[in-house]
Amino acid sequence: MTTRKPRQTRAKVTVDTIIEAGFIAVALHGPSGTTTRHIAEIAGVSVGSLYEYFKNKEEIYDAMNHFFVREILDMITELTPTILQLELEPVIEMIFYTFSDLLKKNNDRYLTVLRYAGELQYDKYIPKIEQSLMEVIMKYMMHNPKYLKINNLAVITYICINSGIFNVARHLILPNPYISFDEMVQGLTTMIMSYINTEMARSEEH
Amino acid sequence: MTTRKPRQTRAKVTVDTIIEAGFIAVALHGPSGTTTRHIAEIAGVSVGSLYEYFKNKEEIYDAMNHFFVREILDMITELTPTILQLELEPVIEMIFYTFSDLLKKNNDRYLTVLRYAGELQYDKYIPKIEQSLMEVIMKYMMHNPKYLKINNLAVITYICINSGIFNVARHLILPNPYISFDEMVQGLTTMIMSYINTEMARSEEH
DNA sequence: TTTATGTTCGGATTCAATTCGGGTAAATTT
DNA sequence: AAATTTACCCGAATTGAATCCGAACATAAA
Repeated sequence: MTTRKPRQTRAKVTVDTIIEAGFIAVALHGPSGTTTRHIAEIAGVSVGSLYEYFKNKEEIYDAMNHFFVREILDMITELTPTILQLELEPVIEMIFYTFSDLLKKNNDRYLTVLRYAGELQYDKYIPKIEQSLMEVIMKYMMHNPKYLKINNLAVITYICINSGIFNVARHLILPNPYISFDEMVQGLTTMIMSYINTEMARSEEH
Repeated sequence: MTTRKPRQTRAKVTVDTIIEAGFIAVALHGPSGTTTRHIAEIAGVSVGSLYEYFKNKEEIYDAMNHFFVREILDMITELTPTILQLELEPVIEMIFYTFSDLLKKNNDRYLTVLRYAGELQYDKYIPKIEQSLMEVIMKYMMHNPKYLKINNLAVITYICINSGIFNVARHLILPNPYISFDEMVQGLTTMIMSYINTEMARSEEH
């Protein structure tokens, strides 16, 4: 009925194990094909145990998403000092490639579950990633004040981030993509740079 | 067990009614909150009847998606002659606004279910929309050959279409968007135009 | 050691999806 | 137009997965 927080170490281990098992089960059967029994079995616990710490199956998926998103946010944080030292163009490329690497970690773990992005409601977490990227970019602008004169900086940042996230996510999900990853990164970078340059020029006029 | 195709008119009406009921039920309870009983009740048929023409609940959702996507494709077809007459910039804007209108038709019907895009697996249908847009753009380029000299036209088109689709979809789904729809359309248009101009200039050099 | 609290277990319960056999309506055949 | 076949529709019965719950076990506190 009412879930609890794990106090003892063994309980924390159980929770972690369940989340881990969730990733494996979903990779094996997809989210809707995964049953609580699957997860319990892989985790080596009883079905009842799942409900000690998770209100329902959905919450297990939530926890998995949370875990994944946390890794992304950490990645951004770690990258920040490096980013501040670089020119904008390499910054954009670096973010794309680092993100791609993250997805391929642990034997494609995240990439595999990202295939089911819809069912797993990752979109619920996009705002967090978006915001985090937004903050990095703001910091970057502070370090490179030439960009600060742009009028509608917020709009530009928002659009570029969204375009980036979705193009990359979609590309990585597709079984046989229409264009290569490198081509896409190259294209996105060019697009973003052109956009910013155009707006820079415009802002200068006024 | 085995589903059948509706032969008689009354059966066709039943099928349409079920799909219609599906839209209403999903708008009311969301896809996972919707039960076969809900749909049957709204449609005014028995649960058993659902399974006469649909293998399972999923297939009802599929039929709804199909219906929606067909409307989008029709919209693009209808728009094509007009598009060919215009400059690129207004073309882009027109597509965005027409699409937005379509979603708001029937008392926001599609917009409402688009909120559950993930669960409803719309992503399965994106390639069709993408391809249709791709074709229109190719036709457009034929009419305006100045664009044909661009080297990596396919890459550009692909990226722009994806950026457009996802930015618009996401924006319309969000309860309180960070930027206004007009701002976004304006931004996207500028971005796409800058990108194309840059690539045009580059292609000229070589 | 005794007691309280956290943890795990797995059978029992609940609830939605799907099936199935039978009845009614339309169409086709004679 | 009666007989027969085929299409359609119904809703109670079945099935299977999610969730609950009370008993047993483990750890911490007293």
